[in-house]
Amino acid sequence: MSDNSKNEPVTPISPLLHTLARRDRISAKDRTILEELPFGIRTYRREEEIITAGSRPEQSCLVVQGFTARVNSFEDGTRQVTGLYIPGDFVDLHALLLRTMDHSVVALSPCVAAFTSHRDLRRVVDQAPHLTRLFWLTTVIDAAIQRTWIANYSRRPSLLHLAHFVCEIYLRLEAAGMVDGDQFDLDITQQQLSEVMGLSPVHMNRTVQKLRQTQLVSWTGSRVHIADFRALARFASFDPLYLSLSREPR
Amino acid sequence: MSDNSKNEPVTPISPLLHTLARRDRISAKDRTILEELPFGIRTYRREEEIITAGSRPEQSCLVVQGFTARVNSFEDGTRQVTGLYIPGDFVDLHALLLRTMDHSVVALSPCVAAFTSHRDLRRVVDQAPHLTRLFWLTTVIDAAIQRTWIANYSRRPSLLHLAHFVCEIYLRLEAAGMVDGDQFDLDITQQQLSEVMGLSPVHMNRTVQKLRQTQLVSWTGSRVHIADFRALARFASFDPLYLSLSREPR
DNA sequence: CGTCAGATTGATATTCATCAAGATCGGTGG
DNA sequence: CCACCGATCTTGATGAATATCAATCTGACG
Repeated sequence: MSDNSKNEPVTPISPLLHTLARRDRISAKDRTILEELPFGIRTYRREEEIITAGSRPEQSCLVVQGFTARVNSFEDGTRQVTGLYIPGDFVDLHALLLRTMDHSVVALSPCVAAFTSHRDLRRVVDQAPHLTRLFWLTTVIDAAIQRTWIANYSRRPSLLHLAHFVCEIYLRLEAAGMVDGDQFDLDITQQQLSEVMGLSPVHMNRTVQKLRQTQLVSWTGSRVHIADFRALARFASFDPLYLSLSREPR
Repeated sequence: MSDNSKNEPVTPISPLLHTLARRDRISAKDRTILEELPFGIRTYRREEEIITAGSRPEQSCLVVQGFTARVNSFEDGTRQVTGLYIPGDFVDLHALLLRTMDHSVVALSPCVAAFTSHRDLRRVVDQAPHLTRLFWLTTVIDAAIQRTWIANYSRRPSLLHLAHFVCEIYLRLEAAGMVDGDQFDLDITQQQLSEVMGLSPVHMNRTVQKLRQTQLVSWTGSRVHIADFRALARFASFDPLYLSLSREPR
């Protein structure tokens, strides 16, 4: 699925490099620093917890394969997904600064994650200012996405919210080199999707059906086919600015 | 209102130092770097725009006085507040990395803001790694707050949402040295508050009345008095962890 | 005293949650 | 090959939360 067109060696940081390179030029030196970061690899089953709320991680986590989610849990056992992450997303840079996790990170599909120690990351931060800004940038883009989610949660009816979400995830997957033309795999259940969008599973299902009826996307199983991105974006009032997908000096 | 108990000279960065010092030790050197940052000061009327969506700022903005908000606007003219900022908040570090603003910053009450150029900030980032991490930290805490907002928007009925918000704003004002015992001024209209919480103005009003009825807070005009913070926090299931209010090495 | 913004109230419509029950589908053991 | 099973998706019926519309009330202030 990944359009590894340049035949680069696939390492844990390949998708990260792909994503960063969409936002700024990466110098050879910075690239080397990244490539030499020691990473540990782990795989996770669907719904397995990757990082636990309340823990104090000594490592940061990078998604290499699959969908992961940031999850804020409530006392009553319900939970809300507050972020969805795809390969190339450095999900857990936060802990480097926050120290104690205020939320969990969970695998929504079967996943592969790479870990690198805070000690090594801190060395990078102290020695490579530009790379630091790029790491910082990823967390700031993450925050921009969250803002857009807030706006969608409160102001948009579920159908437009879903359409907006589909636009976002399509462009993000595209930036990570993970789309197949105008199609992609959204390998998560409607139940999980309902947790992403803050709807009941029943209403989520009805909303997906309504979106299918618009003919703007065809969506069978986990396969999503964007029939007409322009039209979908117009329908959802989607403006990609918040994803910062332009390559410029940061 | 500010408990300037140590009799430090009041400069634009006083509230910022106050807020940072709650999260980590600030070295004398870093403190000096901050104090020597050249700042320009501007005042704003209620509802005046401080930074415009779509612009490419050359400066970053720090709140010195009053309430400001991050605002995501829709085509239909409605808007959603995606963040509320108080004195000491470095509202607009984002633009340093995002370059183009995907949202606006607006004064919710009469405000004073301080501006410093990206050129100077970039110099700090390149030369003071620890200060950089602290700046980064403020944006990450901001993101943690946004996550909590997402969770509250989707899962909580309006009364609990409001109670949670009051807890948050109380602790944040307290961390900035802006509370007066168990009271504070929330100098924004219910209309504005409804934009913060994503409710209609009418429902916002009814929710405020319901909160008053709980006797957990008394709230007359802009004056909010927390009768029993413990009880209010329990009522709202409020856990302050996400505000990262512990002083530790970051 | 008149005006105006903000706060409040009442009545009604819409969206969404909840509960309960089928339908579908891939896999699995006999 | 078939019967069964669990997970997921789907449907229908009902109620609660919230939006919307339209007034009215209140207090500050010229």
